[in-house]
Amino acid sequence: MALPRAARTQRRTRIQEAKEEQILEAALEVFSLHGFRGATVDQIAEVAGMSKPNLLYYFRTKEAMHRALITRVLDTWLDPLREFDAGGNPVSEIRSYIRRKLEMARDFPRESRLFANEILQGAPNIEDELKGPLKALVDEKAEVIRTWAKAGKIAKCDPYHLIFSIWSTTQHYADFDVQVRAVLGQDQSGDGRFEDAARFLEQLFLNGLHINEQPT
Amino acid sequence: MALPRAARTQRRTRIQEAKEEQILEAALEVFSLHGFRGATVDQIAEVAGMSKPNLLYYFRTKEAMHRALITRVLDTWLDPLREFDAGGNPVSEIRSYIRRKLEMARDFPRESRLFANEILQGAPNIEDELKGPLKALVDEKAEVIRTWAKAGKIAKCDPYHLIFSIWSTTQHYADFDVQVRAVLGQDQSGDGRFEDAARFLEQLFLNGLHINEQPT
DNA sequence: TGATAATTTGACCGGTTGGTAAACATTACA
DNA sequence: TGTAATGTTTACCAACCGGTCAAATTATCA
Repeated sequence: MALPRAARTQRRTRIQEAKEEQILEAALEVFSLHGFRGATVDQIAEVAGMSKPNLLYYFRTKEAMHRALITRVLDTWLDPLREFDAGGNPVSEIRSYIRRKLEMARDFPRESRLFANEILQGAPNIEDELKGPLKALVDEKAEVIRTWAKAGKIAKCDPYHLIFSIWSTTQHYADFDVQVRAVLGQDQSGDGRFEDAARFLEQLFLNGLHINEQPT
Repeated sequence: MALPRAARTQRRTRIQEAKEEQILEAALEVFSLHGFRGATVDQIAEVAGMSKPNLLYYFRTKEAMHRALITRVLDTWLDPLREFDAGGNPVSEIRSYIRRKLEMARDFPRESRLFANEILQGAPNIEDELKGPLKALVDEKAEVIRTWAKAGKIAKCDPYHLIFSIWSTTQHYADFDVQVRAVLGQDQSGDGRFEDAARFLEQLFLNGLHINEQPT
């Protein structure tokens, strides 16, 4: 008798691992473009290059697929913030945080859009994740920023809104890519816009926080 | 014989005007939450308080409804940027642009999400609008900003990325509202976060552009 | 090899989808 | 008022949806 993914207790075979990867890759493609309700299992199966029943052999429901995907993406998505170091100096920490987020927008736009779609549609499936782990992490880093401000290393500001503004400005280049390209024109169809964006955002945030590049 | 909306040449009756308004209001609610493919005509009809065939009497297809909605929203969405005045001084112009965008995020979050959904899903229906009228308007305002920079009124910066960053930071409070609330906690469930955001963003952009509040 | 488990497929199911046809009800107006 | 245009509803359709099933195929390994 066939044992679908969820019922297994033993370790996964090579085929299982490969196929699940293949499916999640296709699911990322489709979910990130159409959202959960707008995506169809048939479409995901087609992109994954397999039949629908075959796909459903590995993930028993559309929702299970989406859940697996969201969990994985949310986790890696927070990595740049986790690296944010309390011991470092504000200039390099904020600068490299912006750079990392911008690199993710450039290299993993589908992951960003998947996440954006989920939030945009009310985050029905990850509200707990947001109020739990995400909030905890942001609270921790906000405290670091507040400490810097109190020590006079950066201008006094609301650390939460600072984080929001870094998120939004960087993710904009993934989520609103179509608009960005339309406005910039086709000359900028390469990756030049990411370098321009990095330059601008560094200027904006470092000056905006009165950081003068002086070694601390 | 009944003449649905698209075939009419005479002026609209009071009933038509009222019903179409009622439908677009419901469509805004549903499309902004689920995107085009995720929304269903039945659902829109239910929110609008009428039967599905009745709704389809005014808008013959789901797509026609969506098109009408997008066109209207896109137009009003650009109003704040249109008000951006070349003759004004940088401080008040940039500050009030941020304020207007933030007010729209607070007062018309559904419109913002509708637009975000559309862009996120590749803007299949409004690419021309983006490359045409939108680009033209942004080009014009970018030139204003560039003039200010050359006159030494603000720091030298890429005007396009400046506009992008104002868009993204302000719209973030509409599009990612669920996340913002989750991170800030329930204490901030009122409108306080918009005032905090306004204060932070003004600080960020005015300092970021080296604008020192001096009257020009 | 052969037998057993894992994988893949085509046919199919009940429910939902966007949209239609035509009968019925209401309004506008001569 | 009458009547023609406008507006609304019930019943319905074919296509598509997520998901199931049993049969067929392939991999595993004693």
